[in-house]
Amino acid sequence: MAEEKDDPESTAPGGGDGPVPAGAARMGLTFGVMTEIGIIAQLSAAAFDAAMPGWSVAHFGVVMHLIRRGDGVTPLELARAFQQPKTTMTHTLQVLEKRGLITMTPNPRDGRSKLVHLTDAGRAWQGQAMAQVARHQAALHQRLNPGTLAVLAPHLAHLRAVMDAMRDEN
Amino acid sequence: MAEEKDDPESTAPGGGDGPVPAGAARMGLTFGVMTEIGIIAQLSAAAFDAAMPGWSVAHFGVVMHLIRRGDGVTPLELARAFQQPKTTMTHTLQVLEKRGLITMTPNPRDGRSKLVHLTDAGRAWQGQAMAQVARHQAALHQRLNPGTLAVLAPHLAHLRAVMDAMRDEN
DNA sequence: TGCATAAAGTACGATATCGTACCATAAGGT
DNA sequence: ACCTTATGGTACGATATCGTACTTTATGCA
Repeated sequence: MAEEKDDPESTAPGGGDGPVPAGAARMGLTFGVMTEIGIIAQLSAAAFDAAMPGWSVAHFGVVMHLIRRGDGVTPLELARAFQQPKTTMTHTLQVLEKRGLITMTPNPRDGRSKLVHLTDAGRAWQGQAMAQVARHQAALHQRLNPGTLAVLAPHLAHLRAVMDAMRDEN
Repeated sequence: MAEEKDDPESTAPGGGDGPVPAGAARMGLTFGVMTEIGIIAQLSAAAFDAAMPGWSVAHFGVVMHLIRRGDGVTPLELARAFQQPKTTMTHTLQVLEKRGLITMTPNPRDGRSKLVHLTDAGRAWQGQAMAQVARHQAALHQRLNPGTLAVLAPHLAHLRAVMDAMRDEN
């Protein structure tokens, strides 16, 4: 998916828009936010692909998760962490296993399940990918107005949490 | 792509994080923001698919763009508006044309090019899709802390503009 | 005018995403 | 123990994404 781009209107966030918007204005606001989020996700994926050709943010996300949260999780846990269908995670893990970054072993606690572990090659790859991403992020941070990310982080977390909850409710 | 989910830590944005972060902290912040953005894009696409089965946000985005910015644009302009490769846009437009929402006619100003126009069916479809999306967005808005979207919008636009610029620089 | 180069669009192939159907195993009730 | 139902994972097929290569037409320059 991807989204559109409004008139170039500078690169600095303006002040507030006044009181709480309603009706069509609220609609446009929500649509605009989703629009920006879609394109930023697209740009982010493209940037990662440029920095690590042949690998995608899906690979990076899984490996990062294993590093940060620890090894030995099930494919389903990973799928849930990423809000992805389990079939998508199956495919991603098959690629990572084929390329030697992870191993999939039977889960001793559940005969239907498996456990995902990082290999040494996986940890090495994570180090390289991390370095590339950090380099890119430093350049990004340098160009952003200070505080942009600090402001975005909590509000995005909130938005994500609410959307998660709505999805669970069907 | 998709990303991970931190501990449920409530759904309300906390206060500021103090002064400007540096080094590893800044890295984690950037990664976290991209992480949230990835998953929100995913949730958004899934929600649209649930509301309009058989259609994707890519279709919706193009049709919305034609409604809001006007007809008679070229495929390349659309691709650029969405930051997508032109081959992806070609495919999306072929689907929309096959399903009767748009027409592609030769561009009288440029023999290599085409012009994309909405059909009546396209406008009708947009109305229905818009209604579904508005319904969903109203529910979302109701659950969000007031002001969340108003705060996010300008900062996301800024982030997107900076990333756009970095991409153009290669 | 003629020719080199650039640009718009598409065909094609590789890979990613994800829904449906399926198999294997668990879990819960009798 | 048996049987129903639920769950973890995968195979498969349909579609989406997007890079490479190509065709057609513009554009710039000699």
